[in-house]
Amino acid sequence: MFADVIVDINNAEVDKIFEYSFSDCQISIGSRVVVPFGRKNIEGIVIGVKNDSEYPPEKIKPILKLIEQTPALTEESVKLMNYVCKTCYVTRAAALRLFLPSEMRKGKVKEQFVRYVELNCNDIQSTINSLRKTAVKQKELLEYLNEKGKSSFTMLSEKFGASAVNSIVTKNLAKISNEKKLRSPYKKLSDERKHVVLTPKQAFAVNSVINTEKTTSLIFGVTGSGKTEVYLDLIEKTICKGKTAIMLVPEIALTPQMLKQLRSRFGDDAAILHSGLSAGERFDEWWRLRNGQARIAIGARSAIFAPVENLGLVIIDEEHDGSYTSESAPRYSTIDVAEYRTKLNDAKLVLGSATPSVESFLKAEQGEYNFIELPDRINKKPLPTVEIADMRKEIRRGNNTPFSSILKAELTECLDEGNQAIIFLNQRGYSKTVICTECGHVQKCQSCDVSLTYHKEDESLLCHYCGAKYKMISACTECGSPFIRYGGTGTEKVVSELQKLYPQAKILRMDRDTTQNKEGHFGILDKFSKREADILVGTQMIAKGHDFPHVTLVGILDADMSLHFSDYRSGERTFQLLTQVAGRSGRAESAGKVVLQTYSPDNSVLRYAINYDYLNFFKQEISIRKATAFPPFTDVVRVLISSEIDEKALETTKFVYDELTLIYNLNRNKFRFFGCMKAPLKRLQNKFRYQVLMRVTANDRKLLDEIFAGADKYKSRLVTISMEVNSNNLT
DNA sequence: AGCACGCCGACT
DNA sequence: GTCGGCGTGCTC
Repeated sequence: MFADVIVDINNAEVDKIFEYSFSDCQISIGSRVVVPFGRKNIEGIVIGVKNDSEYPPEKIKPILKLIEQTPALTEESVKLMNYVCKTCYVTRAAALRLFLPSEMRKGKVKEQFVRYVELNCNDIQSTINSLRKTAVKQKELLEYLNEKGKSSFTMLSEKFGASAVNSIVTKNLAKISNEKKLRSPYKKLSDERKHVVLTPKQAFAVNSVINTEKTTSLIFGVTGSGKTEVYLDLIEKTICKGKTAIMLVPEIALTPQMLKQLRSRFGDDAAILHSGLSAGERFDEWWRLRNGQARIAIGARSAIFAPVENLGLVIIDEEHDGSYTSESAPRYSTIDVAEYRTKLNDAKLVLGSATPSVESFLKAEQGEYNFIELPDRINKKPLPTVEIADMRKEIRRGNNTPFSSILKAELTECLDEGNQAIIFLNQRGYSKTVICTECGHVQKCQSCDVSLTYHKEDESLLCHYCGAKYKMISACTECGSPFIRYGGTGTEKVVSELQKLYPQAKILRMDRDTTQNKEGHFGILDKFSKREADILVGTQMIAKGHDFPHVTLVGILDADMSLHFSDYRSGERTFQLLTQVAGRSGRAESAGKVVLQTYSPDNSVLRYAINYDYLNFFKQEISIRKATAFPPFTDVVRVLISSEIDEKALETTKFVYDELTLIYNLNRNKFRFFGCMKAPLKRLQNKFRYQVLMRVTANDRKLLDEIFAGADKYKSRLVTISMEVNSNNLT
């Protein structure tokens, strides 16, 4: 027999099917195997088996080893892999890696087995009598086993001594069995199942999802409208039918409270896949899904590839969230993969959001999605009121602090009343740039074209793009002047300024720097919700899904920051972010307030956001997209050419550009834009970067493939070429 | 990705 | 004369 194997090497040069021979009948599609490749042995995945091969027989080598008995991948995964390869223009190996927990590759974590000891004789009393009088321990051990039954080897050895255990085993009085041990996380969480009665609107939503003939439903519901109950009810109905379900949430929303809610509803039927678990736990949760012991997969983006069979339902909560598109290749669109996968299985896809992405809302409006609205907040609480602070006026008045006078007044009042406040600023570190006042030199990263951010905490300069860390300077590296100015405010600086204003207040900071340790954001959120602090300062990670009943004030320091990004999505991002941040205020009995600081108080996106007017925001945004020919009316295609050698990159870019110009000239009617330029970050992680940017008719797969093929043939050892469609950050 | 093969510059 | 640079080709 022969197997088609994809070797686990992420390189375009070896992105081929390699054939190996085997005789082990356990090897099948999806099996993980070890194969000889070149002069090394490498892990690979079988994606096909066949009786004969075209390849010269003398060159075919045998598969060395089957890694697990159960194929790690299902046949459906192989289809999904092909889908990801085709749509993301990545190697098969890169696509396959999405399906396996990272710790599984390279044999980092294995299944854990526990040795159990069990009696192997019928007449216990006569057996005990047959032993020598001095063998007290063995007698006790046999009696113990007789009473308690099968017990773990380790425990028995501790209790009765390893020699006693071993000797009864060698005498064949007891036998040893190996059983798979599961490292179950969240064991402590309660397992009792709760039953919840849905409101009529929620029940209507559930029925609508089930009864529509459309695959995808979009639930448009404001924060607190009870979407979660709808999700849980749908999941329950799905598993009752014997099918499986996947629920995706933004990474940050995987809080212990939320997991507890799921566990209390579904017990061991739910498996949780997320980065907060230890490698072993994640591995076991993954296998519980693969074996069918768990039928509900809950996790962030990558859980869309969960190894479940007979899929009946996929839920994507906070559908618009940026974390559903990957920062690095393969930059798959989670919603597209989910749609593909649900269609393969004749399953249902549910998207939920209070601020749906423009793409999704348009599809709902056009009837491609089943549209469901949940307009009321369950507790009937009004949304917090938003006040705009015009920062231009503040500057004119000579206020150079990061806080407007309105915000200061509100903050004082909030703290005086013993309530909590959240301050939002999407910039970590102390200050964004470090500038010499003598010569104007700005400190930059050595391997990127980016200014360094000053982090006061450890007196360092960090590159926020590649993570490089430098020591803080005491004098300008260009002219030696000791006069250095800090430009731009980050969360660290906000905390220290706040501390000056409110010396008594306890302040917590939450950003990538304070959540790096093991407990991550949970620790900080937990402290804050226990009211161990009065003010929480943070980046966008504080915006999502946390309930703090005592927060009555939210301050948004830089509402403009994301607005003036040169990205067609910046308006949408800003609207979503502001709506979410504002939603953090006043969630219990006290009325909430939001102070939004901006330099462009008349901006229409901000205006719609403060009135929570999604529908009019959408109308405006969609007409802008249409008029300017941006997604969803076109696809933005970027071909990125990068190399450590600037001239090589430039030279290749010229070739690619000429090649693509041919395609452009033959398809003028399909192009709305065609241009070649330096990438916005010309140098990143030591590579020089150029790009050909295009906007073409949406969903023209043939054209996209043609563009990719045209560009891809100029790749070489020194120059990498990649292509992205509708990527959400074109750095 | 890794590794071997193979063809041109500065050395004991 | 050789040691070693990295361009090129191959891995079932």
